[in-house]
Amino acid sequence: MGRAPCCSKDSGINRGAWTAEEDMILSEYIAIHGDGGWRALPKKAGLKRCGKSCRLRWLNYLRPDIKRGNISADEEELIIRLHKLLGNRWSLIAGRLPGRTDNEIKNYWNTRLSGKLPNKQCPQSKSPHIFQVIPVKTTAVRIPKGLNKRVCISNARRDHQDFRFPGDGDTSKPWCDLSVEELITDNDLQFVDFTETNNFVDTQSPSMVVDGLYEFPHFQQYNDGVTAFDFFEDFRLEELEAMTCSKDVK
DNA sequence: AACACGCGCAACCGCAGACTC
DNA sequence: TGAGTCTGCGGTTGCGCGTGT
Repeated sequence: MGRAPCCSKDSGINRGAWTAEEDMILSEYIAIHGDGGWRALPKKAGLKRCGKSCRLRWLNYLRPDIKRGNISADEEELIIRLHKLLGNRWSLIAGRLPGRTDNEIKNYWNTRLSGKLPNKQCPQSKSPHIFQVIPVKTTAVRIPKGLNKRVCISNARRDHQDFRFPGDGDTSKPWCDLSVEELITDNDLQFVDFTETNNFVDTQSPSMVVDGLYEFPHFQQYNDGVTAFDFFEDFRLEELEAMTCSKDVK
Protein backbone atom coordinates (compact mmCIF):
# COMPACT_ATOMS: atom_id res chain seq x y z
CA MET A 1 0.00 0.00 0.00
CA GLY A 2 2.14 2.85 -1.17
CA ARG A 3 1.73 6.02 0.68
CA ALA A 4 3.15 9.45 0.08
CA PRO A 5 5.01 10.87 3.04
CA CYS A 6 3.09 13.34 5.12
CA CYS A 7 5.43 16.16 4.30
CA SER A 8 8.52 15.92 2.19
CA LYS A 9 11.67 17.48 3.49
CA ASP A 10 12.36 19.63 0.48
CA SER A 11 9.10 21.39 -0.20
CA GLY A 12 9.60 24.61 1.70
CA ILE A 13 8.00 23.22 4.85
CA ASN A 14 9.15 24.83 8.09
CA ARG A 15 10.62 22.46 10.62
CA GLY A 16 11.81 22.68 14.18
CA ALA A 17 10.55 24.94 16.89
CA TRP A 18 7.33 26.84 16.32
CA THR A 19 7.36 30.62 16.33
CA ALA A 20 4.87 32.73 18.27
CA GLU A 21 3.42 33.89 14.97
CA GLU A 22 2.84 30.33 13.78
CA ASP A 23 1.21 29.50 17.11
CA MET A 24 -1.11 32.46 16.74
CA ILE A 25 -2.07 31.57 13.18
CA LEU A 26 -2.81 27.98 14.13
CA SER A 27 -4.76 28.91 17.25
CA GLU A 28 -6.86 31.47 15.44
CA TYR A 29 -7.58 29.12 12.58
CA ILE A 30 -8.71 26.34 14.91
CA ALA A 31 -10.75 28.77 17.00
CA ILE A 32 -12.72 29.65 13.87
CA HIS A 33 -12.83 26.38 11.96
CA GLY A 34 -12.23 23.78 14.65
CA ASP A 35 -9.54 21.14 14.61
CA GLY A 36 -9.35 18.09 12.38
CA GLY A 37 -8.62 17.88 8.70
CA TRP A 38 -4.99 18.22 9.56
CA ARG A 39 -3.72 17.41 6.11
CA ALA A 40 -5.45 20.38 4.53
CA LEU A 41 -5.20 22.68 7.53
CA PRO A 42 -1.74 24.15 6.92
CA LYS A 43 -2.59 25.31 3.42
CA LYS A 44 -5.94 26.73 4.49
CA ALA A 45 -4.41 28.47 7.48
CA GLY A 46 -1.42 29.73 5.52
CA LEU A 47 1.13 27.81 7.53
CA LYS A 48 4.28 26.34 6.06
CA ARG A 49 4.00 23.27 8.24
CA CYS A 50 2.84 19.75 7.61
CA GLY A 51 -0.47 18.60 9.02
CA LYS A 52 1.10 16.25 11.50
CA SER A 53 3.22 19.03 12.89
CA CYS A 54 0.14 21.26 13.27
CA ARG A 55 -1.79 18.52 15.00
CA LEU A 56 1.04 17.81 17.40
CA ARG A 57 1.54 21.48 18.19
CA TRP A 58 -2.15 21.94 18.89
CA LEU A 59 -2.61 18.82 20.97
CA ASN A 60 0.57 19.13 22.99
CA TYR A 61 0.93 22.85 23.43
CA LEU A 62 -1.77 25.19 22.14
CA ARG A 63 -4.96 23.49 23.29
CA PRO A 64 -6.65 25.75 25.82
CA ASP A 65 -7.23 22.97 28.35
CA ILE A 66 -3.58 22.04 28.64
CA LYS A 67 -2.48 22.05 32.25
CA ARG A 68 0.86 23.75 32.82
CA GLY A 69 3.23 23.14 35.66
CA ASN A 70 4.82 20.22 37.39
CA ILE A 71 3.24 16.80 37.69
CA SER A 72 1.83 16.57 41.18
CA ALA A 73 2.49 13.70 43.57
CA ASP A 74 -1.06 12.47 43.02
CA GLU A 75 -0.63 12.58 39.27
CA GLU A 76 2.67 10.74 39.52
CA GLU A 77 1.04 8.09 41.64
CA LEU A 78 -1.71 7.70 39.08
CA ILE A 79 0.76 7.51 36.21
CA ILE A 80 2.67 4.76 37.95
CA ARG A 81 -0.49 2.82 38.68
CA LEU A 82 -1.89 3.19 35.19
CA HIS A 83 1.42 2.32 33.59
CA LYS A 84 1.50 -0.82 35.63
CA LEU A 85 -1.96 -1.65 34.36
CA LEU A 86 -1.73 -0.43 30.77
CA GLY A 87 1.95 -0.36 29.87
CA ASN A 88 3.17 2.24 27.39
CA ARG A 89 -0.32 3.25 26.32
CA TRP A 90 0.39 6.89 26.84
CA SER A 91 -2.75 8.20 25.23
CA LEU A 92 -4.89 6.05 27.50
CA ILE A 93 -2.92 7.14 30.53
CA ALA A 94 -3.17 10.77 29.46
CA GLY A 95 -6.91 10.35 29.18
CA ARG A 96 -7.01 9.82 32.93
CA LEU A 97 -5.06 12.96 33.68
CA PRO A 98 -7.06 16.01 32.64
CA GLY A 99 -4.95 18.62 30.93
CA ARG A 100 -1.95 16.36 30.52
CA THR A 101 -0.84 15.12 27.12
CA ASP A 102 0.42 11.73 26.11
CA ASN A 103 3.70 13.33 25.06
CA GLU A 104 4.12 14.99 28.41
CA ILE A 105 3.42 11.81 30.32
CA LYS A 106 5.67 9.80 28.05
CA ASN A 107 8.49 12.30 28.60
CA TYR A 108 7.84 12.35 32.32
CA TRP A 109 7.96 8.59 32.49
CA ASN A 110 11.09 8.28 30.39
CA THR A 111 13.02 10.99 32.22
CA ARG A 112 11.82 10.63 35.80
CA LEU A 113 10.03 7.39 36.45
CA SER A 114 11.53 4.69 34.28
CA GLY A 115 14.86 5.12 36.03
CA LYS A 116 13.17 5.49 39.37
CA LEU A 117 11.48 2.09 39.07
CA PRO A 118 14.23 -0.14 37.73
CA ASN A 119 12.54 -3.34 38.79
CA LYS A 120 8.87 -3.44 37.89
CA GLN A 121 8.32 -6.50 40.03
CA CYS A 122 9.61 -4.98 43.23
CA PRO A 123 9.35 -1.23 42.84
CA GLN A 124 10.55 0.94 45.68
CA SER A 125 8.28 3.94 45.65
CA LYS A 126 7.89 6.93 47.88
CA SER A 127 4.26 5.85 47.97
CA PRO A 128 4.71 2.26 48.99
CA HIS A 129 1.02 1.56 49.45
CA ILE A 130 0.61 1.57 45.68
CA PHE A 131 2.54 -1.64 45.42
CA GLN A 132 1.65 -3.25 48.68
CA VAL A 133 -1.93 -3.93 47.71
CA ILE A 134 -1.25 -6.58 45.12
CA PRO A 135 -3.41 -8.38 44.25
CA VAL A 136 -5.64 -5.44 43.44
CA LYS A 137 -9.19 -6.17 42.51
CA THR A 138 -10.29 -4.70 39.23
CA THR A 139 -13.60 -4.99 37.50
CA ALA A 140 -14.21 -4.79 33.77
CA VAL A 141 -17.77 -4.16 32.71
CA ARG A 142 -19.02 -5.25 29.32
CA ILE A 143 -21.80 -3.01 28.03
CA PRO A 144 -23.84 -3.81 24.90
CA LYS A 145 -24.04 -1.11 22.29
CA GLY A 146 -26.87 1.33 22.75
CA LEU A 147 -27.09 1.12 26.50
CA ASN A 148 -26.35 4.13 28.64
CA LYS A 149 -22.90 3.56 29.95
CA ARG A 150 -23.38 5.79 32.95
CA VAL A 151 -26.51 3.95 34.03
CA CYS A 152 -25.01 0.53 33.36
CA ILE A 153 -21.95 1.25 35.41
CA SER A 154 -24.06 2.69 38.15
CA ASN A 155 -26.28 -0.40 38.19
CA ALA A 156 -23.33 -2.74 38.03
CA ARG A 157 -21.76 -0.99 40.92
CA ARG A 158 -24.95 -1.00 42.94
CA ASP A 159 -25.63 -4.66 42.31
CA HIS A 160 -22.14 -5.94 42.63
CA GLN A 161 -21.74 -7.07 46.19
CA ASP A 162 -18.00 -6.91 46.15
CA PHE A 163 -17.75 -3.34 45.03
CA ARG A 164 -16.28 -1.32 47.81
CA PHE A 165 -15.47 2.32 47.43
CA PRO A 166 -14.13 4.79 49.91
CA GLY A 167 -17.02 6.00 51.98
CA ASP A 168 -19.45 3.74 50.20
CA GLY A 169 -23.05 4.13 51.22
CA ASP A 170 -25.08 7.30 51.29
CA THR A 171 -22.02 9.42 50.86
CA SER A 172 -20.41 7.38 48.09
CA LYS A 173 -18.94 9.23 45.18
CA PRO A 174 -20.66 9.22 41.79
CA TRP A 175 -19.06 6.78 39.39
CA CYS A 176 -17.66 9.56 37.26
CA ASP A 177 -15.47 10.64 40.14
CA LEU A 178 -14.00 7.21 40.59
CA SER A 179 -10.94 5.81 38.98
CA VAL A 180 -12.47 4.55 35.79
CA GLU A 181 -10.48 3.67 32.71
CA GLU A 182 -12.12 2.88 29.46
CA LEU A 183 -9.98 0.19 27.98
CA ILE A 184 -11.71 -0.94 24.87
CA THR A 185 -14.50 0.46 22.75
CA ASP A 186 -15.86 -1.00 19.58
CA ASN A 187 -19.19 -1.08 17.81
CA ASP A 188 -20.75 -3.71 20.00
CA LEU A 189 -19.15 -3.57 23.38
CA GLN A 190 -17.57 -1.25 25.80
CA PHE A 191 -15.23 -2.34 28.52
CA VAL A 192 -14.65 -0.20 31.50
CA ASP A 193 -12.03 -0.92 34.05
CA PHE A 194 -12.44 0.10 37.65
CA THR A 195 -9.22 0.41 39.49
CA GLU A 196 -9.00 1.63 43.02
CA THR A 197 -5.81 0.25 44.46
CA ASN A 198 -6.14 0.60 48.21
CA ASN A 199 -9.82 0.08 48.33
CA PHE A 200 -10.12 -2.99 46.20
CA VAL A 201 -7.86 -5.24 48.14
CA ASP A 202 -9.81 -8.38 48.67
CA THR A 203 -8.06 -11.02 50.64
CA GLN A 204 -11.29 -12.93 51.15
CA SER A 205 -12.01 -13.93 47.58
CA PRO A 206 -11.11 -17.37 46.36
CA SER A 207 -8.29 -17.46 43.86
CA MET A 208 -8.67 -18.81 40.37
CA VAL A 209 -5.22 -18.26 39.03
CA VAL A 210 -4.82 -18.96 35.35
CA ASP A 211 -1.18 -19.42 34.48
CA GLY A 212 -0.44 -17.23 37.43
CA LEU A 213 -1.58 -14.15 35.55
CA TYR A 214 -5.13 -13.28 36.44
CA GLU A 215 -7.99 -14.43 38.51
CA PHE A 216 -11.75 -14.43 38.13
CA PRO A 217 -13.27 -14.98 41.53
CA HIS A 218 -16.46 -13.31 40.33
CA PHE A 219 -18.39 -13.21 37.11
CA GLN A 220 -21.81 -11.65 37.05
CA GLN A 221 -24.45 -11.04 34.39
CA TYR A 222 -26.92 -8.24 34.97
CA ASN A 223 -30.46 -7.78 33.68
CA ASP A 224 -29.53 -5.04 31.27
CA GLY A 225 -26.94 -7.19 29.54
CA VAL A 226 -23.99 -5.83 31.44
CA THR A 227 -21.37 -8.39 32.35
CA ALA A 228 -18.87 -7.65 35.07
CA PHE A 229 -15.58 -9.48 35.45
CA ASP A 230 -13.52 -9.30 38.56
CA PHE A 231 -9.85 -9.94 38.26
CA PHE A 232 -6.62 -8.89 39.80
CA GLU A 233 -4.10 -6.46 38.51
CA ASP A 234 -1.35 -8.95 37.72
CA PHE A 235 -2.57 -9.74 34.29
CA ARG A 236 -1.39 -9.29 30.74
CA LEU A 237 -3.74 -6.78 29.14
CA GLU A 238 -3.63 -8.28 25.67
CA GLU A 239 -4.72 -11.61 27.08
CA LEU A 240 -7.58 -9.99 28.93
CA GLU A 241 -8.63 -8.20 25.77
CA ALA A 242 -8.47 -11.34 23.70
CA MET A 243 -10.51 -13.16 26.27
CA THR A 244 -13.17 -10.52 26.83
CA CYS A 245 -13.51 -9.61 23.16
CA SER A 246 -14.31 -13.18 22.27
CA LYS A 247 -17.87 -13.71 21.09
CA ASP A 248 -18.01 -16.71 23.41
CA VAL A 249 -17.82 -14.54 26.46
CA LYS A 250 -21.18 -13.45 27.79
C1' DA B 1 34.28 33.30 31.78
C1' DA B 2 34.30 29.37 29.00
C1' DC B 3 33.50 24.84 28.18
C1' DA B 4 31.50 20.17 28.84
C1' DC B 5 27.98 17.47 30.19
C1' DG B 6 23.40 15.87 31.36
C1' DC B 7 18.61 16.49 31.50
C1' DG B 8 14.03 17.84 30.05
C1' DC B 9 11.05 18.78 26.60
C1' DA B 10 9.28 19.83 22.02
C1' DA B 11 9.19 18.03 17.73
C1' DC B 12 9.91 14.53 14.25
C1' DC B 13 9.46 9.89 12.21
C1' DG B 14 7.51 5.66 10.88
C1' DC B 15 4.04 2.43 11.52
C1' DA B 16 -0.53 0.66 11.76
C1' DG B 17 -5.36 0.99 12.05
C1' DA B 18 -9.39 3.54 10.49
C1' DC B 19 -11.68 5.53 6.93
C1' DT B 20 -13.22 6.50 2.15
C1' DC B 21 -14.24 5.53 -2.41
C1' DT C 1 -12.78 -6.05 -1.58
C1' DG C 2 -8.80 -3.57 -2.08
C1' DA C 3 -6.18 0.56 -2.94
C1' DG C 4 -5.31 5.06 -1.45
C1' DT C 5 -5.54 8.45 2.19
C1' DC C 6 -5.87 10.22 6.82
C1' DT C 7 -5.12 10.15 11.62
C1' DG C 8 -3.25 8.85 15.96
C1' DC C 9 0.18 6.59 18.58
C1' DG C 10 4.62 5.40 20.53
C1' DG C 11 9.58 5.55 19.90
C1' DT C 12 13.29 8.48 19.00
C1' DT C 13 15.94 12.62 18.16
C1' DG C 14 18.03 16.87 18.91
C1' DC C 15 17.97 21.48 20.75
C1' DG C 16 18.24 24.56 24.62
C1' DC C 17 19.06 25.37 29.21
C1' DG C 18 21.01 24.64 33.75
C1' DT C 19 24.78 23.06 36.38
C1' DG C 20 29.35 21.64 37.45
C1' DT C 21 34.25 22.12 36.67
